[in-house]
Amino acid sequence: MLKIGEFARLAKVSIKQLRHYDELGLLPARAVDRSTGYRYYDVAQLATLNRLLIYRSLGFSLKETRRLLGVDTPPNELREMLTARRTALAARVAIERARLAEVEARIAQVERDGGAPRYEVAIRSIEPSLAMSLRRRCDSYDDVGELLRTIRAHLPRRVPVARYGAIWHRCSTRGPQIDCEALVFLDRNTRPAGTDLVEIPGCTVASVFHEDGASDTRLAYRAAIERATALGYRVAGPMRELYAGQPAGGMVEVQFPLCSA
Amino acid sequence: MLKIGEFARLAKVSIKQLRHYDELGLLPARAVDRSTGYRYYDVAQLATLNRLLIYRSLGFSLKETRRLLGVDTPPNELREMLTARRTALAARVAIERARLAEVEARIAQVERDGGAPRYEVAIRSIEPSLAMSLRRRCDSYDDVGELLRTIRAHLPRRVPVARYGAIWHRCSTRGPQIDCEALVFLDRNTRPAGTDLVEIPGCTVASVFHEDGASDTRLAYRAAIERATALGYRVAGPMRELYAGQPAGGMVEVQFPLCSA
DNA sequence: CCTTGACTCTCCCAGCGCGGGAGACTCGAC
DNA sequence: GTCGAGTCTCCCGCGCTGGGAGAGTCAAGG
Repeated sequence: MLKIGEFARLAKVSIKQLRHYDELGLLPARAVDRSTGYRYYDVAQLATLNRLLIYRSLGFSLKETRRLLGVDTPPNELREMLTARRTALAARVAIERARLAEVEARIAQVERDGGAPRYEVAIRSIEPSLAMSLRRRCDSYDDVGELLRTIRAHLPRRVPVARYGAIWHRCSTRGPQIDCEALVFLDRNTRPAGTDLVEIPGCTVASVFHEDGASDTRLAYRAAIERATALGYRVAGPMRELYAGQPAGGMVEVQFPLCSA
Repeated sequence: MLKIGEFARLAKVSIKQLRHYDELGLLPARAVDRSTGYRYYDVAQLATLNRLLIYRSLGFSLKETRRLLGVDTPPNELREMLTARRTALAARVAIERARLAEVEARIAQVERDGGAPRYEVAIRSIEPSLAMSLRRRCDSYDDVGELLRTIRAHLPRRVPVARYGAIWHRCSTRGPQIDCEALVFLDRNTRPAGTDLVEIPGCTVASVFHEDGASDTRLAYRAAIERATALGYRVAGPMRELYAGQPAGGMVEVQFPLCSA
């Protein structure tokens, strides 16, 4: 019989951990002195502890590990837990790899520009949403405000607006005519009897913020597109804008729908 | 000015998070009503929050994020933090991939054998350690006990033994003669004036436990080697054994030094 | 037998990044 | 004025330990 310290030293595990595993019933001490509370372990328990540590190192929680350590785990339950773990791990790996790519893109950017970026680009996925839509050819980007007010006027006053936005189906870079779809986003649950409700599908976007009326918005667009390309995406749809609060005068979030290139 | 709820809705962030960021000084509310405690936010803060969320999504802690959000982070500090993050992320990815490979190997094993494995194999890295050594040709595996006792006898009694072990430089599978190096491991700090102290280098091993004197130890060896090969390693050195507590009669940990194949 | 130093016990606090909930206010529309 | 929705603060919880306090215990040497 070994005292906890010796057992811990043999197993290269902290005493704290052993006590914790004992409390949780994961690896109960073989014997506990009633009067002193001293825990005593058996060398044979090294094998159990070894199993425990293996499961832990696979990423199982202590609760799951306890189940796996149970006297006889039916094979199908074991397999289920393993496949669940595989799924979770695969997801984690994908996430961490994406993060790593993001960080590397940022390092490259800092080394190129010698400082923090002027515009912060985020790649993220957008939930599908519900909106009232009004699409027109315009001569100026400012016309979107008028379109938004028009939509709003058609809406019962008590219906709350979640967000104002627009999709620029064609921008002035491709000709004199601008093709603008003004969007008034509504809450998912409030679905008024308005006729032209549009379901805006979710997607992955490159997103960047700028102040409404800023002069160098082109820089923001370029930053977003460059970052997206650097991360292996390509632009897969018309640019969108989301306005914070009021239809004009505030922060604008620009989004470029993406798909993996 | 927006109340916290509206700001949270715009940013698709929980109110709890905003309050938390406020408390930590990460994203202080633009104004707080003295009498009611209500927090008020500015749409321009959406950009800051955006940056905050980006740093978070790169895996920075809130504390690091606060530093990164500071008014003017010097470029070299930014780069340092990014490269540190890259290192950490790369390590994480490597770990998670190794775990995933482990889990997949186990799934394959369960599907092949239809149940939990007889022997649990762990791949782990071993710290370098200090030992007294005695190497001999033996006729039987049991001779190691005698060797260990010999070493122990040469040692001052008050020097504590950390562990007993052996390296089998040649096993009986390769001929009648066994080449055994008995090892008495000592604590790093207690370094007596004994002459033949050996530094056992650290390495990665496939490790498996069995009871001393078990009949099917071959199965354990095979399990360890198969698992190691399945994970892309190959055996790179002579088999080692570590004895728990007494030199004989107890748990034996068998280790196969590995290198990536 | 007593001392001494190493060991062990239990209990509490800390950290991360929030979420949940209680109980008390406050806002804004009708 | 009233009501419901919003907001406040405070506390607990999660998972897995690590650190430390304060008390008790073991084993070896004098």
